[in-house]
Amino acid sequence: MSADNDWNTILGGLFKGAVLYLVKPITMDDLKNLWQFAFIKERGNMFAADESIRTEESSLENTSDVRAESQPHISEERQNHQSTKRERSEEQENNQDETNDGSAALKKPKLIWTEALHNRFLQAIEVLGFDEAHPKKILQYMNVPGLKKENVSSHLQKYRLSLKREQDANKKTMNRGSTALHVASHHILPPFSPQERSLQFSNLQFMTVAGQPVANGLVQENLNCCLPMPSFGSANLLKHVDSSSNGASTIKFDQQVLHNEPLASAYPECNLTGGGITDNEGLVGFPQLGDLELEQFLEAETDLLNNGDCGLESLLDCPKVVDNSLQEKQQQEEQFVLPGPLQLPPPAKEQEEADVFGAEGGTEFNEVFTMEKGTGQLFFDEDFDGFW
DNA sequence: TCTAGAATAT
DNA sequence: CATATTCTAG
Repeated sequence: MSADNDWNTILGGLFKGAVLYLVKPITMDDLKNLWQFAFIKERGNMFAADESIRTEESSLENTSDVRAESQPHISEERQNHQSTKRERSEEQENNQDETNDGSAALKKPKLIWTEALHNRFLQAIEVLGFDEAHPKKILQYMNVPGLKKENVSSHLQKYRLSLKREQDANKKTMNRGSTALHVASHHILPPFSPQERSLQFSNLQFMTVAGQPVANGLVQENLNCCLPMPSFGSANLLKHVDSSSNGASTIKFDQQVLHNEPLASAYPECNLTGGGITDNEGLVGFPQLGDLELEQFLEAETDLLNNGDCGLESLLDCPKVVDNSLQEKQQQEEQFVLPGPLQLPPPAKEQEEADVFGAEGGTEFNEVFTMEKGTGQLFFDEDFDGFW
């Protein structure tokens, strides 16, 4: 069981030998279907190894015990008002998100603030001025596809905290002499530090999301709402164990590491577009992927592709690390550069709503886009030589 | 097990 | 928006 519903992680786990991958939170439906394992084992259809069977056996027993015991307990808790608020909201979300049966809650992929991303964040603060640097404006300035206001808020909070911590630390060490003064925190630099400028846009790294580069995160979102989680059918058919592939799904493009690369190339049919996975033959006890959902999925994907104009094309190509050769991928990594920040801080109100992906305000969106296009989409170090 | 860093709730 | 709380990867 894992809360990680990243497709590569799931497949990685299954290929590594997991018989079943349940995405948390599991539902009663999930439990109801566990009997199939006992059944299959009975028929001797499982891959042998006494060891693994025994493990399975016990884990199955455990599961049913848990069900028997904890079910009343859980409902008790809920009556006592105690299920956490997060659980509640997830439940509510599930109602909206179609089938709501055995599939997992769609959790946002975790954003990792790479140095480049953080630098752009710092630049935003610098340009906007510390007092004007609120999440919305920062987000606007940073102009990073897929980045959400919540991400910025959270980061801003942490950033301010670290500043405060640093200040306090400085105050305390003031008396003792200068030795301790230059002990700055690792990646949080003082907002207006002069050295910062030279660091900006050097060593450009890419924003990554746990499991996916950000653009892929976008694709992933669309996948998540339409593809069923792996179920018994697909799970217990996957008997192949590939020890060279691992379940690690963190992609850090800035380090030229593609953990799931071997997996992707070894099993091209299991690519992110879900081709070959939408074939539900053999699924038992889990809903089939309806035509409607498939349609939605295709639409979603097409939409994304058609969106290439907004500067996403380079991003979109990148995550589709499926049929390309490694070399090509590395090339793509190198070309994978964030769109530049908005050149000038938006004049207060004009573009207030100009969210990169804003559903509303299409005109404003286009303005932003046009402006950026006009100034060239990609920025390199040289572009900023004379910038300051 | 603990915590930094991120998401989510208030 | 700021701040508090919770979650979770490492």
